[in-house]
Amino acid sequence: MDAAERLFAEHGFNGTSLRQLATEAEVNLAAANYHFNSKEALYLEVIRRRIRPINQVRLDGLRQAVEQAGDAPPPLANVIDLMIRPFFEAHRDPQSGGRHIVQLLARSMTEPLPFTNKLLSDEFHSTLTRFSQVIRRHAPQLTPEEYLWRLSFVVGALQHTLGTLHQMGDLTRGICRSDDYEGTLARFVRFAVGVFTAPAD
Amino acid sequence: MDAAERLFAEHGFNGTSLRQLATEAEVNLAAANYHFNSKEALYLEVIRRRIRPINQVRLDGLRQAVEQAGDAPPPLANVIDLMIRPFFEAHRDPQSGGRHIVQLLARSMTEPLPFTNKLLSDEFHSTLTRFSQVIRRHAPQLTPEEYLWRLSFVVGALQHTLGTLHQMGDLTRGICRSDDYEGTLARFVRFAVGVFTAPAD
DNA sequence: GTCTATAGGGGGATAGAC
DNA sequence: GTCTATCCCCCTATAGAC
Repeated sequence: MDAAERLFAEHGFNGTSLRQLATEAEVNLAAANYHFNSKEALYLEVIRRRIRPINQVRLDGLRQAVEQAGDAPPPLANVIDLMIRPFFEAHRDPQSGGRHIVQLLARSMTEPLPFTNKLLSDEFHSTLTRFSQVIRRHAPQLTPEEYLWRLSFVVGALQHTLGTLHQMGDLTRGICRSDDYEGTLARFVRFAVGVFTAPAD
Repeated sequence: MDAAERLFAEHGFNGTSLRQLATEAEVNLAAANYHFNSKEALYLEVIRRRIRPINQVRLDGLRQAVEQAGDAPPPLANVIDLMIRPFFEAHRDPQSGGRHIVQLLARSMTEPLPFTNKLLSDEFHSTLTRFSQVIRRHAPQLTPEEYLWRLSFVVGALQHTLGTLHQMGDLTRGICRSDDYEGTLARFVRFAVGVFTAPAD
């Protein structure tokens, strides 16, 4: 599974063969097929294994913040932080998948594979909806349409940031640091807060 | 080439075979290989054919705006508009590649294929540098690091927006319209201007 | 330049022994 | 459950006739 995570993240679904994978993991090809039934099922399982706990943490954090805040919505910066922090934590921690799972999630959002649609919308759409309900309370000036466009901009920025985080050091000749998780997180939170609180026009 | 553009955009490089492609285009497989030498070369050619004119328009527009503005930098909203409008124009016009080339470009930024690196950095990096020089004059409050992070956020938002534009109607149950090019463009410009002009902290 | 035919190498999945 | 061996498919690329 760890090997699959890495190879799928680096080369994509179609760019990775079960043979490479079995070699890398030092397991037998037939055994792998026996356990996972098919390449598609393995791919889905690799994603599922990580996405579930991450979204659980996100939703629990949000629920807790909403309860603590009583009638008012929790501060927007907190909400954004709760929404994105688990991805950065996963990126930092190899035991949670490290950069590979984050890259793979970012990739699976961009790369439209027919069999991932259901999993991704089941796992992400409901989470995004919950967060949207809270964020919306901080952005009453926006029409639903304008809100959804801005949400799409923020999601795109997040996906791109997570997918390229490990290269930012090289891409900027050291100006941006790939290992400054708290700094990047804080920058992103300020960015997203700014986007949602900007005037409707 | 048109068939290749569509298939590569929808299924990626590894997900598209020269056979599908030859069938779709109603040409002979061997003939296609004769003209393009290899699948990689074809892929690069498909991208190159569109990226060159698009970046030419972007750079010409910028140059002209800079000349007209004299000593002052051209207004930030204009600069952003010049930077992104050509992509929306291409999306609208099937003769310029339509949504397929835009999807393919968005995809090629996410999907790291070893042989596209040189082309993409040659074509995009220099363009991005020119625009950055002008945008930077409107964002003197930002450190180089903060500027590059925000640029990365905006690029990610653009890439995601372009890649999913054709689905926005469905994804939002009709609230956002995929065919409202001027509206989306205007929203994105306001978004990006807001990001670059927001306080440093 | 364009075709048919095929070389030569993977690919995913499975049968059947252990 | 785990292995070896193999089926059968599709792939890219090319040779060689026209």
